[in-house]
Amino acid sequence: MTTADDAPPARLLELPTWLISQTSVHAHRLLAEAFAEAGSRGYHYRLLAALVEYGPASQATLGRRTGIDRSDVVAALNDLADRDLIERSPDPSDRRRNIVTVTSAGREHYRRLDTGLTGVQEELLAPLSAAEREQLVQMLARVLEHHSGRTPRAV
Amino acid sequence: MTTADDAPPARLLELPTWLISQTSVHAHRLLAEAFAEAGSRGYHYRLLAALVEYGPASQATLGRRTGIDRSDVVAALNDLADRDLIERSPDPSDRRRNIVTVTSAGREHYRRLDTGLTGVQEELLAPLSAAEREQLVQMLARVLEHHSGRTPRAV
DNA sequence: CGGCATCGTGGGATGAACCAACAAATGGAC
DNA sequence: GTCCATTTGTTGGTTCATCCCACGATGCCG
Repeated sequence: MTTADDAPPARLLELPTWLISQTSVHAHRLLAEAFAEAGSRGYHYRLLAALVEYGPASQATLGRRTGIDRSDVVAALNDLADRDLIERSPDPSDRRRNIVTVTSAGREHYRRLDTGLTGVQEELLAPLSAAEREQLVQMLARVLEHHSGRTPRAV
Repeated sequence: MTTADDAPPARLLELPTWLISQTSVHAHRLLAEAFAEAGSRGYHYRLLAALVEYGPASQATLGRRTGIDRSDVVAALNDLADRDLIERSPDPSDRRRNIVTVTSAGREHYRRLDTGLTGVQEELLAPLSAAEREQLVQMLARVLEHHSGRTPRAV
């Protein structure tokens, strides 16, 4: 036993990837709490956001927009439909498709989730000034833009 | 179909938590690739790093230092022991404990993983200047410090 | 001595992401 | 117009990281 017995390897603390992962873990925890409070999960929020922003769409399109696998979209939409937050109706012009629509309750629910989300941003970035947050967002966006070749994912 | 058919909800792109999660996903992918190339995973690197930095330790201590659950430490150490990268020996002064030691092959392996890791940082933050990287690290460290109440995790 | 905490270990449980396969339906190429 | 490749919704199953619980063995404190 050389030192404190907890205290992570110092090497990790200088690795951006580690810092980002750790921050992401905290973010996940906060988000999960916020969503759970409203009885939802990240998938639900993302789907609702896509529907609210772009309007009705087929499930496959929703999957593409949100970066969620087709099969997972099915499950999440089932949840949302059970709570009458969305509706599925067959597409008359293409009988393979379901047209998914947000209900007004769905919009309401989305609004609730979204304000919770805004609170989480505040909580996560508490120690940063507004200018710093702005800069952080800008840098991360640049990084993501640069890697936009592959893979979307988790809220 | 209102728009591009892929294209994520714009709301997400302004949420720091989302940007961080996404960046973390990319980091994970790059790290997994780098580690896989050397036939290892994040747990292995973290454990080796703790051993190299702090010297021999019990499994429980390793768990605390790396933030890995005791039971998962067992599995990861089994892997490392199978490849003769670490050794377990009973602690004479406390027969509950195993003293875990890196072998020289282990140190070598750690060095290899670590240079791979350094490359990944470069790759991930490619679009940022040195000054920006420095600032990013500084901001993230500050955020983590602020939330140091609970939960460490994943490389 | 006796109760309580700690250690290594095994056996799950969970949640997010991913992949394979299928039947029904569509859309082109010829 | 008829075939073939593709798309869609859906089921079912896999992987990976994390976390929790229980157990027997051991150590420590009063």
